[in-house]
Amino acid sequence: MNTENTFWEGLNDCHPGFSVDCVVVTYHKREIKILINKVNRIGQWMLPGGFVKNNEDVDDAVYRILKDRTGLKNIYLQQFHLFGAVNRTDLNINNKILESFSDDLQQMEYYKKYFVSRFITMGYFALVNFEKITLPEKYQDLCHWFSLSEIPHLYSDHNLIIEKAIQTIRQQINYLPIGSQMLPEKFILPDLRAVYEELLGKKLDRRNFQKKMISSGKIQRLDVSEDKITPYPHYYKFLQQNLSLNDIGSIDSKESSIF
Amino acid sequence: MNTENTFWEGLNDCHPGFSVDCVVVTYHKREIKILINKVNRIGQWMLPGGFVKNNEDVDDAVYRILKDRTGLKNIYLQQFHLFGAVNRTDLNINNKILESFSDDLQQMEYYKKYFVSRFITMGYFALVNFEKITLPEKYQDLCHWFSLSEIPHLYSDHNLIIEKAIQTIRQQINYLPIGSQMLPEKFILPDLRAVYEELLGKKLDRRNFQKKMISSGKIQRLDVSEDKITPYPHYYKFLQQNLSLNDIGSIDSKESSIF
DNA sequence: GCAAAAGTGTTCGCGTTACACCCATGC
DNA sequence: GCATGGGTGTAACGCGAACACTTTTGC
Repeated sequence: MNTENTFWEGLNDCHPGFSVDCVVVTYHKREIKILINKVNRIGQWMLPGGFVKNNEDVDDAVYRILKDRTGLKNIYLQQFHLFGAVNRTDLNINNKILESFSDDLQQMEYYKKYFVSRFITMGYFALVNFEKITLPEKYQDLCHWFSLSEIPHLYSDHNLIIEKAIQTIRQQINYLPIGSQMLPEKFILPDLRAVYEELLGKKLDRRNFQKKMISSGKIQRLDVSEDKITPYPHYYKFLQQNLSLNDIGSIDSKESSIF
Repeated sequence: MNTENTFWEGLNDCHPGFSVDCVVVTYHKREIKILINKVNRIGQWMLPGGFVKNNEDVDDAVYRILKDRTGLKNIYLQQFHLFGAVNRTDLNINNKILESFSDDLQQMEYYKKYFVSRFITMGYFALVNFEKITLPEKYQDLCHWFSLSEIPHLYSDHNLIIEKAIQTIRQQINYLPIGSQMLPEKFILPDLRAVYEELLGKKLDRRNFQKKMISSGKIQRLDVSEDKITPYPHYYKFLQQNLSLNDIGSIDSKESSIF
């Protein structure tokens, strides 16, 4: 085992046959980016994910894993789908991955029973602020941000997981804290709009968008004076970034109403 | 082991530490009802649920279990939340349940390692038609329909699971096939409205409701002549009951749109 | 100076809401 | 016959969609 072995840390002390995978979504340079990890020795790309410790809540496991990979705490995290098909993973790949992490045959045999078997995985997505991320040293060469259109072929059904995550985000977009999570504290409306446009995959009317956002009462225009010379474009900030963890409450911020 | 042991059927051949629980929702006599099972010998109420076989997709396990308990195939089924807290279940109860199913101490010890341990469970809800249900003989005395306001204290966090299911249904109510799944083929609009009212927990305007439903194009008025004497109330049927399994497509039938 | 992009205001149409009246049913 | 409940129509309102014009920025 080497320094990359955080993937395996205490695997024998983890809940069997179950994993979590996370689609970490961020916005940088007018593009939506997804965090992908690489298993270096066999060149396999996969979503950041891992196992749940025996004495750990499933949600907490995801927070732990993401803290480890991105340095972020207090992120917006949400379950979106359970992937439980029997044949979702080619177990030969698991075998290869296992082999890539250890030359100790006996140890490998030991881990096989934990890892080379059917896994059920819970899919989460996270909305994060690109600027606040600091990839830990040990992962520098293992992490990569892919824009949605450039995602390579991934391990197992991880391409499907991303697809479903984006699908879910699109469905719930009106109830997600897109801007407050993914943009810097100070931002301009064209950037806010770009996030939505990239996520939805379509252009939005600039004028209607700004009207809606401003009238929502969720953002506030910042004073021009601060250190700026040019008045345009205007800068805004979000009011009340009240994110309680494990809160899917923002989904029903809008009354469910048949009428 | 006795005839009640379907709960345990092949437990050692099931995916470890993982279960599925289903909130089966139906409509009968102007009330929303939830199906609850009873573990007779210790008088413990619980949601219908079970384990996933090693060679079985998770979704399929739920279909199998519900077919077993309600006789229904082709029902509308949807994942809604994973319950993964460490302490969600008091394992003493699992022990008691196990004991209630077997007097064979050795067998009990054998099953303990599978059952008296931490479980992660996936919550599903199902929307079913009360009239099509035939509770199998062996479950007759173990199944009960509770109206939402009368649900007793349940096993583990099952009360929470129901709460979250209803919450989810309310959020997604506009995208769920409520009527076509929960009502008989021939139905009257007051019943359709009652289903929505019961689920949402609030009254809806009768006139606006009917206008919306009729103009939706999803229902069709039936001819009066058939065998009826009285023209009022009118009977309707749903057009195209096109339910593909594993389809959460109906959620995004409405375009996700920021505008 | 001119193209590209940011800011703002107005109109239109449709869907939701609110509300009144008529008819059928069944004690 | 009267209360209950079901069926239908109309007017007001509000929000989203469509759209035009001005100002600022930066090469």
